[in-house]
Amino acid sequence: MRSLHHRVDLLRVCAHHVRIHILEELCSGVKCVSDFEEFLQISQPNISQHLNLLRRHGVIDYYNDGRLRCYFLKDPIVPDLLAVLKKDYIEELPAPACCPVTKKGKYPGNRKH
Amino acid sequence: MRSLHHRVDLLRVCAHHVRIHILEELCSGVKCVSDFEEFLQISQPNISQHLNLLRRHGVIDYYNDGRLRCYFLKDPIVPDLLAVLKKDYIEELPAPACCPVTKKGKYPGNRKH
DNA sequence: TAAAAATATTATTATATTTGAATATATTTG
DNA sequence: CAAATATATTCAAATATAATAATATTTTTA
Repeated sequence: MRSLHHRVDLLRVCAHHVRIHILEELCSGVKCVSDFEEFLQISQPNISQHLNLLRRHGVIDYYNDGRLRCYFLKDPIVPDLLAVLKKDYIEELPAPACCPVTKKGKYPGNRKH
Repeated sequence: MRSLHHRVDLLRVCAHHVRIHILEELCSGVKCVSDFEEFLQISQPNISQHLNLLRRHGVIDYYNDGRLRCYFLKDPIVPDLLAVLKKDYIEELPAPACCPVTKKGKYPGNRKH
């Protein structure tokens, strides 16, 4: 299992709208930097910075093809992570049954109060 | 489905070692602030700040029980998200077959170069 | 080989996040 | 009701992250 540090690190790296967008596009295959320019409304250097960050953290990798740099997903968690984020949930988790949110309840632990 | 904004927001809120730890503990049930003090090596005000952040973003909620404040999970995505993060993967995703990482390959899109 | 194309790097500035310290509030108990 | 307990709030300082602007590097092509 990933260490806590590694798990947090992965979340931090993914927690940005540009990088999530990049990862979602990469789920459908290899893309080069200028492909990203087509749908990200940010500067090319900024795209490079985000790609570099993702790569440094082991989330993506690339190969060079002439003057194109082609990026692809490397960490297999990415599709699963994105799938969870897109999953629909009907309801909130129920408040603990013994102690409804609206009234005072008894704390379920072993303290006196 | 959650909006991109909402998905990023959730990741940002979870992407901190203290908050991940809090959420993992909450997966096993209700906890009050002083319970968190037992395993988080940070000050009580700092714990409150993290709890407040999680609550403001709809991830957790609480009920009061006397002078105890009992927190619980609210957003049903949390257990699924944490489960994915803990999942073990044997291998990295393969580099695109047509263009191995170590040699130059052909870009699979429809550009000239 | 010079120009064009694709991408990266660096430094700077702007902004957001995190922590720490001090203090405040609410509830219970003696 | 005063003290103790449990927790929250606020503000400031420290730190991290992000965007911008300017420029550099690499590869291809004319």
